[in-house]
Amino acid sequence: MAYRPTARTEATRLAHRERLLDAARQLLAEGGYQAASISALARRAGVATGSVYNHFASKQELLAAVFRHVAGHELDAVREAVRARSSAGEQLRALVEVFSYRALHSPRTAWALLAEPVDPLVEEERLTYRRGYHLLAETVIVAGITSGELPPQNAQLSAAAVIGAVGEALLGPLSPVGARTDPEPVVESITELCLRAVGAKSA
Amino acid sequence: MAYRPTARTEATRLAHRERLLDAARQLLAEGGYQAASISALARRAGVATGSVYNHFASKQELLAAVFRHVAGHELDAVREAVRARSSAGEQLRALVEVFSYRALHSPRTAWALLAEPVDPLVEEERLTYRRGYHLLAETVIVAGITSGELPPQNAQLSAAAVIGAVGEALLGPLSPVGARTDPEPVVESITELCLRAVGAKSA
DNA sequence: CCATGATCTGAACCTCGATTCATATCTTCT
DNA sequence: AGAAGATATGAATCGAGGTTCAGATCATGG
Repeated sequence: MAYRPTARTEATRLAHRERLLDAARQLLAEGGYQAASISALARRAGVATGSVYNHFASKQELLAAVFRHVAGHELDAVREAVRARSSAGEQLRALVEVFSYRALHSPRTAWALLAEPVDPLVEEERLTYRRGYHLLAETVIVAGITSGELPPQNAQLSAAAVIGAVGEALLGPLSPVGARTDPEPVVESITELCLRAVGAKSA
Repeated sequence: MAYRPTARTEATRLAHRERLLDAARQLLAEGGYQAASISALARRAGVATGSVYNHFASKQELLAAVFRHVAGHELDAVREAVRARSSAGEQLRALVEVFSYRALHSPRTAWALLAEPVDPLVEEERLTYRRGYHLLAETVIVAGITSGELPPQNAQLSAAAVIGAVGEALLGPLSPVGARTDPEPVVESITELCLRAVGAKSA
């Protein structure tokens, strides 16, 4: 015998995989899922179409990986912002604001993550991350109820509703045909509404 | 010359079209868009696959027509319920309740209308109907603000948020894997939350 | 009952992009 | 250097399902 993969080749492999993911991220940010065909992807990453399959079993898996990567990044950012606050009101405000500002900053990507039609396997990732946001919001709300800062309520439902409210309110400004508007008043209005919804005093 | 379509043939034609739409409605309610292939559709309607194209220019158009039909029916029901009330609070309550109860009553169809991935042409219908709900809610909210029943707010945004909140809160119970739960407390919670969100006193 | 035109039929066709695979290139170890 | 395993290449293949179309069937008016 005479060849076993080593750290160096492993690194190259990783780098190639990363370049593919990066190319997919770019294409997604530019033209959504439709733009992320295998051939375009390979061209962008500077590899042959067949090479894609050395790293991912199928297109769906690749897209799912990209989704996981990007969505995970977003969720982490929101989580971090929430963690940095203490009162339920401030935490919810941070959640809504960070989510909204980031989405409005990368509208095409946000649209792809939030609403654009996708293959079932990717849709599953979407649901997973949506659940992640639900859970985050739920945790905040439960803590708020416990501390007496928020009135008693079905925290799970309220959490889903808050996430839904933010998502839908953003969809207008986000949608591919949406007009560019000043984010600040939009985000401020959404935030206030969400705080009212869960019974937090906004001011 | 010797043949011109007449009332009778026109009726047959209409009936066939209706049967196709009905078959599509059934398939949609059973297995979503995936189940609504042309061949399955034709089989269900008792016609040949080619005949479908005597009534619809393409599959997308057929699906769009079905969507329009079903979604229009839903929107009408909600509109009617809203029209039957006078105060903004009662109207909003009716909107949320009727929307929710109907959705929970036909979960698979509601899922198809609300969230299931679709072709762009149908997606457009979805946006149209979503806008219809937004508009309905916005009208109610504006009236409420004018009459002083609701505090000043960005009515358009609030409307979108309310619709989003209801949709997302329902998605859990609706989703194909969602567990069957008693609708009443769910709907009641969503309603209260929405009323709080727009600043209506709930009790 | 025939001519005419509309509608129906369903197997064949087509399209488009994901996937494959024979071949070439590259990496490591002796 | 040479063997052997791993990875890259990209043109060829394949499949699924929407769409077409030549012929069959049917309704109408003369």
